Amino acid sequence: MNRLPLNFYQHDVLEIAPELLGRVLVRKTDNQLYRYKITEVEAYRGEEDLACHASKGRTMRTEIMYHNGGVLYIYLIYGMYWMLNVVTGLNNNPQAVLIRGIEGINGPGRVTKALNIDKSFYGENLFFSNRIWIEKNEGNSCYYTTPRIGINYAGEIWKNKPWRFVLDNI
DNA sequence: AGCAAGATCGGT
DNA sequence: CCGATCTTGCTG
Repeated sequence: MNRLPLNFYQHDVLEIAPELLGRVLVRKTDNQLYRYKITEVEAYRGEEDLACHASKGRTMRTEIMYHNGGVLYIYLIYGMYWMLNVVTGLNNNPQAVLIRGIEGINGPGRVTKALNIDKSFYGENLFFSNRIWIEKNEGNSCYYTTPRIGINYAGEIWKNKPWRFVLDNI
């Protein structure tokens, strides 16, 4: 078993987000096994982060972000794109990492389209699932950071946080 | 019950 | 730059 253990995810999202870069996202369907390196992520951190959905408080949608890390937070945006997020941190500490890009596929909407991920993955456990997980991978991940994409509504403080992490191919 | 907006993308 | 498309959370 080469999967990342659950306690890997149960630390602060700002620590985990860059750690996910270069790891292998595996998706298994009846007739396919997809393996992609994670190349781009964003961190969403706590109720005070106005860009994080948890800033609206604990609702049916954000419920899973309040759980222990290692499960998936999935939601639909703009009526057509599923967003794939990995919940991190501990109970009652809502945070998640948005997977924005994998090898050869850029854009969070394209990631879920390529891997056939939808609402049915909400709450999926990355250690116990038989259809999606993340594997360990040796590797120094060089990366750079930028502000997060598409969150201009979040106000000066939060929209400028350098919480987008992009793998650097040197 | 109704409405505005959104962690996007592809086509003009 | 604009339209597609629908869930969510807020307002009344």
